[in-house]
This record gives sequence, C-alpha cells and structure tokens, in this order.
Amino acid sequence: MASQRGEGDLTTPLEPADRERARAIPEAAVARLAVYLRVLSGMADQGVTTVSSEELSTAAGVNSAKLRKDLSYIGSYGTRGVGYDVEVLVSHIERILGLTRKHSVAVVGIGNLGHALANYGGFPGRGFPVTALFDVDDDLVGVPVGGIPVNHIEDIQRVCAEREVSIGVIATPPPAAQGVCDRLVSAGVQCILNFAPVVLQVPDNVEVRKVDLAVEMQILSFHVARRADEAANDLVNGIGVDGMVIRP
Amino acid sequence: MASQRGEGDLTTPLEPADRERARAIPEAAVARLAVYLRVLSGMADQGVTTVSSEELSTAAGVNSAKLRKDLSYIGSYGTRGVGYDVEVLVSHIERILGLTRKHSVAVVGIGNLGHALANYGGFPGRGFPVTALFDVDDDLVGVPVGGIPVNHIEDIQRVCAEREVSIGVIATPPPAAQGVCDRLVSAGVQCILNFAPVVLQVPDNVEVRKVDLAVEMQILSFHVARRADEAANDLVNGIGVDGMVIRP
DNA sequence: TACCGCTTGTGAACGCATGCACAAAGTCGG
DNA sequence: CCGACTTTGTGCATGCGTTCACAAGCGGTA
Ligand SMILES: NC(=O)c1ccc[n+]([C@@H]2O[C@H](COP(=O)([O-])OP(=O)(O)OC[C@H]3O[C@@H](n4cnc5c(N)ncnc54)[C@H](O)[C@@H]3O)[C@@H](O)[C@H]2O)c1
Ligand SMILES: NC(=O)c1ccc[n+]([C@@H]2O[C@H](COP(=O)([O-])OP(=O)(O)OC[C@H]3O[C@@H](n4cnc5c(N)ncnc54)[C@H](O)[C@@H]3O)[C@@H](O)[C@H]2O)c1
Repeated sequence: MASQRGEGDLTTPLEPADRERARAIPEAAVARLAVYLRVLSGMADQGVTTVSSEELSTAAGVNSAKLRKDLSYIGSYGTRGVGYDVEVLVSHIERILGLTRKHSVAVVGIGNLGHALANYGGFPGRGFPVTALFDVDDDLVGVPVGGIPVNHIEDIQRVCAEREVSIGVIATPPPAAQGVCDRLVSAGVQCILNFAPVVLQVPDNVEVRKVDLAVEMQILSFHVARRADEAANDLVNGIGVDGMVIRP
Repeated sequence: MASQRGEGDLTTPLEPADRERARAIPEAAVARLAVYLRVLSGMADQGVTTVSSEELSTAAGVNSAKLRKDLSYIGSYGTRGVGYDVEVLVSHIERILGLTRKHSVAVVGIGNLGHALANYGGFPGRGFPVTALFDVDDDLVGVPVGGIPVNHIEDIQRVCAEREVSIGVIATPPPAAQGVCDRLVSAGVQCILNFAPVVLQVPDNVEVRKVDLAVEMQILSFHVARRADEAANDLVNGIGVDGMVIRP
C-alpha cells in the first residue's frame, strides 16, 4: 500500500495523467490486472524483487505481449533489459484499482452461502473487510457469524451508512434479490456483487457484477458437448481420438 | 428436455448443420444463452408461451439486436411478426448447451464453501447433480453433507470413474488447488470450476473456469475509484454532482 | 386475395481486444 | 567507454463481438 494519499480519501483526484489512463483501461484488462496483482503479491511474499513480463505472464496464464500491453495502460514502470520491480508494480496496480482505501463489504442473506462468505478470511486480507451482515430471519438476527452480529434487513439503510459500506453482496434466494438490491441502492451502495440467479435492474450510477454458478456449469457443459461431438464426428470421418488418421 | 436423443449419450453426433453452428458460437454468446435459458424457463413456469426479442432481451438485461444475433447462432426458430415459442427456444438452447444429458458434479474441499455448494439445491434442478464430495480431512470422511457422504481425496480416481463425474469443483485452500486439479484430470474429469485464487495449469483437452471473488470486488473497486475521481474532477471543473454546471 | 403492421434474421459498419514484431532503451561484462 | 544482449513498450494488422438498420416474412383483417 505504498501511496502518498490517505486511506478513505475519495475526493483527492488522481494525477491528470493517471486519470486519463484509468478512463481508458479496457474492462478485460482490469480483470487481468487484479490477477497480476495477486500473483505479484505472492511473489513479493516469497522475496522476489524483480520479474520479467515473460515470467509474470506465465504465472498469470496469459500471453506476454498482452501482459505488457495491460501494464502499459497504467504507465511505464518497467526497466528494459531487466523487467519490473515487484513492489513498484504492486503499488501502482493497487492505486489504479482503487485499493489504497479499504472497501467495506455488507453481506445480505446469511444462509449457506452467506455463512461461507462471512467466515471467509480472504476478503479482509485483500482490503475488503466484511463489516455488516443482514438477514430477514429473526432467529439469525443478533447471532454473530464470522465475528459480526447479523442485523435485520430493515436496518440496512442506517447500518450501511454508519459503517460506510461500499460493496453489497446479495446471497438471498432469487425472489428476494431485486428487493434487497433496491434497498442497498437506496442506502447509497454503488457496487453490488450478486449471487442470486436473477438479472438485477439498477440505476446507471450503480455497478453490478454477478456470479452465476449454474451459468458457469452450463458453459462447461457446452464445451464438453462440442468436444464430444467433434470426437464422434472425427471417428465417423476416420480419425482416431489421438488424432491419427485411421481411414485416410 | 425435448430431445429425441437419449440421456447420457455422448457419442451420437449433432446434425451436421447444428455441429457447424455449435463450433461457431462465440464464447460470450454461450454465456448469454445460459442466461436466456434461465429467463425462458421462468417464463414457461408462469405459463408464457410466446415471447418477442424485445421482451426477452429486456428480461435478460441485454440489447434486443444482440439477443436476436445470439439466437440466430443456434438456428431460426422465431416467427416474424410474432416472436419465439418459449418451449421451442428452451429445448433448442438446452440441446446446444449439451443439457440433454445430466452432468455429474464432484466437489473437492468440504470447508465453508464446499458445504454451501454441497447443500445447494439449485444445481440438481438444472441438470447438475452433485454426486461426490472429497476432502483430505479424516474427520470429514464418511460424514454426509447434503445427503452425500464425504470420500477421502485418495479415492478420487475410483469414485469419479464409478459415478461418471464430468465436472470437478475445486474449493480447497489455494496451495492444494493445483494438486487436486491434477488428480481430477488424471481421474478423467475434463471440466473444472475453480474457486481457489490460483491460476491452474491443465492440458489442452481440459476446460477450466474460475470464480474469483476477490477479483470481482477489485473490479468493483476500480469502478468506484474511477467514478469518485471523475466526480472530484468535475467539481474542480465547476460541475456539480447532479451534472449541473456551477461555474460555466 | 391483398394489404398492413409487426417482428425476425442478417449484412455491413464499427469498435474493441489480441497478438505480432520490432525499435528503443536499458544492463552488464570486458 | 563500447558493444552485445536482454527486455520493455507500442504501432499495426487481424479477428472477434456489438450495434445498426432494414429487407424479408408472417399473421391478422377486410
Ligand atoms: N449455496 C450455494 O452454493 C449457491 C450456489 C450458487 C448460487 N447460490 C445462490 O445464492 C443465493 C443464496 O443461496 P443459499 O444456498 O445461501 O440460500 P439459503 O436459503 O441457504 O439462504 C438464503 C438466506 O437469505 C435470507 N433471506 C431471504 N429473504 C431475505 C430478504 N428479503 N432479505 C434478507 N435476507 C433474506 C434467508 O433468511 C436465508 O438465511 C441463492 O440465490 C442461490 O440461488 C447459492
Ligand atoms: N468461503 C468463501 O466464501 C470463499 C470465497 C472466495 C474464495 N474462496 C476460496 O475457496 C476455497 C475454499 O474456501 P473455504 O472458505 O471453504 O476454505 P476452508 O478452509 O473452510 O475449507 C477448505 C477445505 O479443503 C480441505 N482440503 C485441504 N486440502 C485438501 C486437499 N489436498 N484435498 C482435498 N481437500 C482438501 C480442507 O480439509 C477443508 O475442509 C479457498 O481457496 C478460498 O480462497 C472461498
């Protein structure tokens, strides 16, 4: 977290050059920057001080040209002939991703998934402390989960304001999701991570990301089906599963 | 599930026309087709028989031209001037996504997240029955979770073969993920859904999808940071938060 | 049957992302 | 100080995905 800017300071603008860069970073590159950051943090923990685009790209599972282009979106912090300083890169990616301040997280719907999320230690360590839990079930209200007592959903506006929640996680059953979303929005939350398999309607100033496991599995299913079909087709055409031509 | 093909039949090829289509469907469109399928299923449950591209695209949160193009990848099943028959569309999307057969799922790592996944009722209902659970912890082995007794990770090869597992879900701590992945692959699993924040190395014939919640949150963080910065910038330039020009 | 209004399906244009290939720029050994 | 070697940063071409816009096609109606 090497930054001259204080934590929690949302109003100090980035330097003009950075501002234009941040605006121009492609969405796909932002997702990859987060991955690079994780890999780099791991390297830093192991005492690695310098890394080349080739090494880092291999570790991150991407092509090295893409990696360099992604890094170029945030500036030129490499040294030709040497590579990148791990610490420097970490701090610049953190700055661009807005990780120089903590982002307080609220989880709504403390069922199976909500419990797992509330107990998960990986978020606070990455600058995303879970500071509020909500559920509609009176039996759950007041019970501490992962060290935080569950609040009633009715109190969402007050509690979110008090704890400066900036990310709301929806882990309720699908029918309740839109209602919860509306409440989060009216409580001033501008970022929502949705686990319920429903399409949420939100105003323009709110950013939603969804995690839909059934969709992920269906995509996998599509790929097996396609592969199985190609294999069957190849067999029909006289090509073995190993690629050898059986009937030329 | 309207299909003339029997369940579990992986070897019967699709019709030639369908095969070429399946090959050509863009990855992004596949993900959306899964969403359309969910929305359509909901409509079917509510007795809706016909839907226009406009209605369906609104419900799925996309632009109607994109929806029509996506549907055109799987064939022409609409009626001009009328719209699409919900049932027909559902069965065609299911066929293209390979959902005419069940895909047996194994979850590895029955901790916080593994428990939630094993207990989740949404997968079996969508053709993804969870049929095997694995953990390295002896205290967990034999304990039923969500109705299925946990097996020891050592038995993964035998059990996956017996239960014809086609999708492996990794919910172990990050350091164990690659090892678990290798075991799944050697057990013949070709589809992997990975929750551990690590980049998995797999052979070409294995499909991996990852769900990385920290990355999702960092993407959200990037967007708030950018927005906050734009707002601060606008204030400096004399534009109020409501878009009104304060100092013209 | 002929017309009208509506909705699909798609050609074409555009914009974004990816990957290549190389000049520029630095390090390091002699 | 120089020259060889390494690695970055990026201009450019290519391909993929999105969006527009409209002709083609269908049902309903008179
Ligand atoms: N469990 C999983 O592994 C999993 C996987 C994929 C998707 N999901 C999705 O995540 C969501 C949660 O799944 P789950 O298994 O934890 O469900 P769950 O039924 O175990 O928990 C849901 C919780 O939400 C609470 N709730 C209901 N209405 C609410 C409201 N209006 N406001 C606040 N809280 C409310 C309930 O009291 C309950 O505690 C569902 O939409 C599910 O489809 C879950
Ligand atoms: N819990 C969450 O909400 C959450 C959120 C995001 C990411 N994740 C990731 O998901 C993974 C699991 O998280 P969790 O909170 O459930 O962790 P956890 O520690 O609660 O559970 C991990 C389980 O994996 C088992 N395990 C360890 N090594 C194993 C091996 N070699 N083979 C089989 N099983 C093994 C452990 O015995 C334990 O039961 C982690 O990688 C975590 O980073 C979890």
